[in-house]
Amino acid sequence: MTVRELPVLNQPEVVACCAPLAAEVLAAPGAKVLARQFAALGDPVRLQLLSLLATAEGGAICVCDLTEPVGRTQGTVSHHLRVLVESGLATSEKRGRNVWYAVVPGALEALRAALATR
Amino acid sequence: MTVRELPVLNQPEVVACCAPLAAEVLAAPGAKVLARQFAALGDPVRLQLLSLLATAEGGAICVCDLTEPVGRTQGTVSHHLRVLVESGLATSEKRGRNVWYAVVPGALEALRAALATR
DNA sequence: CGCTATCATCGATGGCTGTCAATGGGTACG
DNA sequence: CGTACCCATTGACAGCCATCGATGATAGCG
Repeated sequence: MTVRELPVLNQPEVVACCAPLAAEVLAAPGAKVLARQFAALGDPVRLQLLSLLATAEGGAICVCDLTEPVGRTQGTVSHHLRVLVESGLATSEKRGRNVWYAVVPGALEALRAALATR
Repeated sequence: MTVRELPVLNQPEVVACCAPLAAEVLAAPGAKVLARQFAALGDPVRLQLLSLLATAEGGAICVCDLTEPVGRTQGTVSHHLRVLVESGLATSEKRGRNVWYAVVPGALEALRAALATR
């Protein structure tokens, strides 16, 4: 496996939902959006997946190369990847018989901004 | 309520558990530690609480002033605060009849570092 | 010494979540 | 055209979690 092809290069919109936590008191709607993204990071397997995506050469990697490093079933990996996509942290792109996943550019930076102090 | 007293100023240790996600592939042990912290941020109420702590003058605030802004029962707020403390993001300090909570200095910055890209 | 205020804890409950095995739908390949 | 591969989806199940009401523990106050 692992036949490198073209990197994924679609680009979804990155939303900066809220001001930094320490800047002003977070309101309920913003809290809900932010919490959804942080909750996506709140699982060891998803963090590993995200790290694999981020460090993949070309910025993308197919599911077939993800299932073994995290030691989970293909179905479970697929489930976690969907969570990452639905929270806006990753994208998927079908290419031939494979599906390539990549980190949404800027998404992690947006989360970093929310954690900025002072 | 809201009788301002001395700010909280104890300082627990801030641990930088792992390299940035995008720097190298995250190993399982580090993933577990990181996930625990992000999971603590993965709830709207806890994010609001953290924001209230971070923006409080003096850097600390007592439970009595937290329960109303988030619209939850005192027991529920206490539960969430405990999660924040146990994940290493907040500290509690009993002072007289009140308990003051504060954000662990540097904790949010440590999480930001994990999200750093490139 | 009672009374009250503040906070933690407990028990119960409904809902969500991580995991797997199994199935199904495409897509390439010979 | 059949077969093998890749991936999503489904169903089932166990465990965790957010929430509330109620109770308990401790500290200040009169």
